[in-house]
Amino acid sequence: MEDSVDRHLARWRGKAPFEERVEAIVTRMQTLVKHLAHTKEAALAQVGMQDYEFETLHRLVARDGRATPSELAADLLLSPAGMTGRLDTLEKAGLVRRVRSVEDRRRVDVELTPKGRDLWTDAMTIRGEVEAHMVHVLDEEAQAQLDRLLRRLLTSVESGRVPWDTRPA
Amino acid sequence: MEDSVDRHLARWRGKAPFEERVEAIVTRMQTLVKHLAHTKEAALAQVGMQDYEFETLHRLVARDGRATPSELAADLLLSPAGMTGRLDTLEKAGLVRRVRSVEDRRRVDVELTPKGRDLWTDAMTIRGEVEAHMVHVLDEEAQAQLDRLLRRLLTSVESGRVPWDTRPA
DNA sequence: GACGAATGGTTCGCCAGCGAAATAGTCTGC
DNA sequence: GCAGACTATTTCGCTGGCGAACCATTCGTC
Repeated sequence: MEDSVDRHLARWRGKAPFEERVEAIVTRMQTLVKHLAHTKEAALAQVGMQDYEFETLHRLVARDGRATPSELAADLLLSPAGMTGRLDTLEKAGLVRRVRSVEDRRRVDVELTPKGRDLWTDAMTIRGEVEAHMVHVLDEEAQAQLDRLLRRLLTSVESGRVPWDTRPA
Repeated sequence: MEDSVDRHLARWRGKAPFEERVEAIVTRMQTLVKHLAHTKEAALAQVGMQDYEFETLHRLVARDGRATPSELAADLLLSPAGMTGRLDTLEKAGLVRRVRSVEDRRRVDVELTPKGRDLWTDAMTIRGEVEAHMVHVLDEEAQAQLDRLLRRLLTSVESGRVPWDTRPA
């Protein structure tokens, strides 16, 4: 069996000024993530939700249904402006509520509405199935191994300032 | 050392109707890919290119500098409309040329211009460095292992039609 | 205790990508 | 040959996300 990346790499053999293994890993991760996004998008349509809406609610629930826009933006690697946009739609849909904080009036607390929590619960099952379906191809041990490897990469990425990264921490 | 996903998962402990390992794997992959995108974007700015432009040229070079929009769209998991947009900008920048095919006049051949190839070459180095920098945290053997695992996932994703996927093949 | 720097959010203008419809061209069956 | 199904690409309108500029508020310091 071969996948699309095998074919991609085959086209490069010989004429490529890059490390094949790096290209393979990176391209496979990107492709998997993109596939996952498409599949989840289609699946979440069942409850009339979009992936980005779900992810936002999800992070919010993780923080006990209450967080500031900046916290969420950081969690989701999103720009502040993007976050405002997401919250606007979620608020309009009644899934989320914005409350101006009293002790620091610059801050805003975003809180999940009951409706938001219900919808999240529905979507949660669907999302779980989609993701599990992908990952369960690997047995327990392989999953653990994969996760360990990914974790090593992410730890390094998140700790080390990269020479090319011009953004502030 | 812990990464952001460890923290994310810690917030869930107990109250989560999902498999922790699946969540971990998926979230880590998504986060890594997003980080990579940001970093590459910043790095490629050195040659005044954007990631999506580079990826398009890259696939084009992989096909010996000549391919149809549909082929590229398929490679990049992009909608046909999206592809047209990309090609428009690349053509305007003189990195690519559109040639109406003669034997089938519905088709268009996209070909790399010399300028396009030059720019791709410059960018290639940069991109290579960024990606390698991330992956090289793992030793040879770990990289091979990671790639094998990812490959198993992708093969399965690409072969099996998934029950939720409503899109055509 | 007031002024300037810093902080949390939002607004604005822009751009890439999407889905659906339009356009143009090819193929099939009769 | 020609009507109708099919295929390749583009056009159109819309939406999510971004960076930069912009409030509003709080902090730091003299």
